[in-house]
Amino acid sequence: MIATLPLVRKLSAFVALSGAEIDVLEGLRKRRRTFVAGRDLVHQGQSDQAAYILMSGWACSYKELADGQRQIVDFQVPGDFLGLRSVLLHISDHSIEPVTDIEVTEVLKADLLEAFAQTPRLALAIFWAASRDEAMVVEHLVGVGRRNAAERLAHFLLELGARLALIGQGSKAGYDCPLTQYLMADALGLSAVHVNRVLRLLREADLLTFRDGHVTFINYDGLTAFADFDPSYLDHADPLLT
Amino acid sequence: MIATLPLVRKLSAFVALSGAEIDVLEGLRKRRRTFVAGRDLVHQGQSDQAAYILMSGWACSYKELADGQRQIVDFQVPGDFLGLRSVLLHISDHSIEPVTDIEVTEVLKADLLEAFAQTPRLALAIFWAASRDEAMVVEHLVGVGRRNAAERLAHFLLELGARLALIGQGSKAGYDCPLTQYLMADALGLSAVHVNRVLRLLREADLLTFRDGHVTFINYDGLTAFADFDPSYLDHADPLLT
DNA sequence: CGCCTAGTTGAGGTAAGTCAATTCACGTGG
DNA sequence: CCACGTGAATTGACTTACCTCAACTAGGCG
Repeated sequence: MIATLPLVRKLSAFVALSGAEIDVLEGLRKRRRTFVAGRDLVHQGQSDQAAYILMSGWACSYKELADGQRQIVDFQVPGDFLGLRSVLLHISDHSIEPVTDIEVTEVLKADLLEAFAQTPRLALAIFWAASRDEAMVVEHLVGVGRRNAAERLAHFLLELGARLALIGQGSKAGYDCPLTQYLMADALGLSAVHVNRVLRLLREADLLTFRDGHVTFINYDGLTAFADFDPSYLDHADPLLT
Repeated sequence: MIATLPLVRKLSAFVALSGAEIDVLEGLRKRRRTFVAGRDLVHQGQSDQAAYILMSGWACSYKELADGQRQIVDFQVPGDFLGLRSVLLHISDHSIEPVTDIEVTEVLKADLLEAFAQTPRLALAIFWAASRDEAMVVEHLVGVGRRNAAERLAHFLLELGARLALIGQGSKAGYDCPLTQYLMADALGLSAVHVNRVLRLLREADLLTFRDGHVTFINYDGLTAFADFDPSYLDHADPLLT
């Protein structure tokens, strides 16, 4: 029970799930698997019949270009799905790599579709989660397209904080963050060197620190204003179902 | 019948729709409406009960930043949905603006959900279309994050061409394109001035021309190689249903 | 002990931005 | 019919945000 908490907590922000619905969610948990950091879980172009629910650890989804560069599309934290879209589409257009060692539970396509038929509210909750993921990608695009490096990084770290707060692993004070500057650079469309400089800048402006795997917000409101961070695309504060 | 062709044509690339299913699709066409270029259809933060199917003309979805800049997330061409996500989410996180005068048919949320229950294959086809939209946003993010201006613009024009070809309005020779350099700049995260320079560059490299509202591919294969354009994220060549 | 990865900082280069001027097509009203 | 205004495209001159290359430090681990 404890183990599924992140996902249930997250979905509960959208829909008030009944005990029966939570049971169906529990029933999905087929096979527990672990993967080590750095070795791809899913590779671009691969077709797959399963998705995963991330139980612990962090992962990232990314696309590689022909010249070897890569763009990280999103990071996944506990409670997030991995490869949900590939189940619907039967083919994956991106790769997924564990950032840390991770634990996942495998969800078979057939079980997922059956659960949808069985409990429509659960299906709706999961489509909501998928839509929220898409909204995050859109916001990510806005940042990379139109924000400068400092605003972009600040916005990114604020979004992560808000997501982690939703599953009880972060607050306005800060959170533990296993990302390296290289990973953030690949996500933000910057060089690792520049990420480093910008972190210094944010530190010297007394907005936040990021040291030893921990993000500390020194001036949360100031940071929010600086990054023009409006979390409404994450909250879905007024869900259809209550 | 003729009028819905773009959408039916597009969905047929994913699922072979039966006559009955096409009829349901036809039944969705409630109210025909027109909007003039430049006046927002949906505004950021608005909540809405309807989505639209674009019948003719072009539109774009975008987000605005506090400082007045904007990032265009995607353009919509005939056969595309407008605001599909907002129906599921009950609130829109972005704005939609007609690029040209457009004709749409309004689809009410209730009708859409009923059609889904009635014909699951149609629902699947529409979820596919939504997933394809998401895959396009992801590819867009990759371009803005990691491609230089010339590759980005070339990739963008190739993608548009492939999308238009799917609805019979484009080919490897070229297509009519009502976009201004300002619109493309807002989509690609560039300045309009630089878009202009890069268009010249592509013209001087004998790859394409864009003049008087028409894109002409001079060297399609060369352009594809130059932009590292792999359309697999659009095609879904191997759909689940046949 | 030495290698490897992550982080840090400096120097110099470049892709793309900003500002500005010009042209052209167009519509509109006197 | 012409004067005028407006929006789009084009080009030049100059600026800048971020990149690349390179050197150095510090921690972790075989």
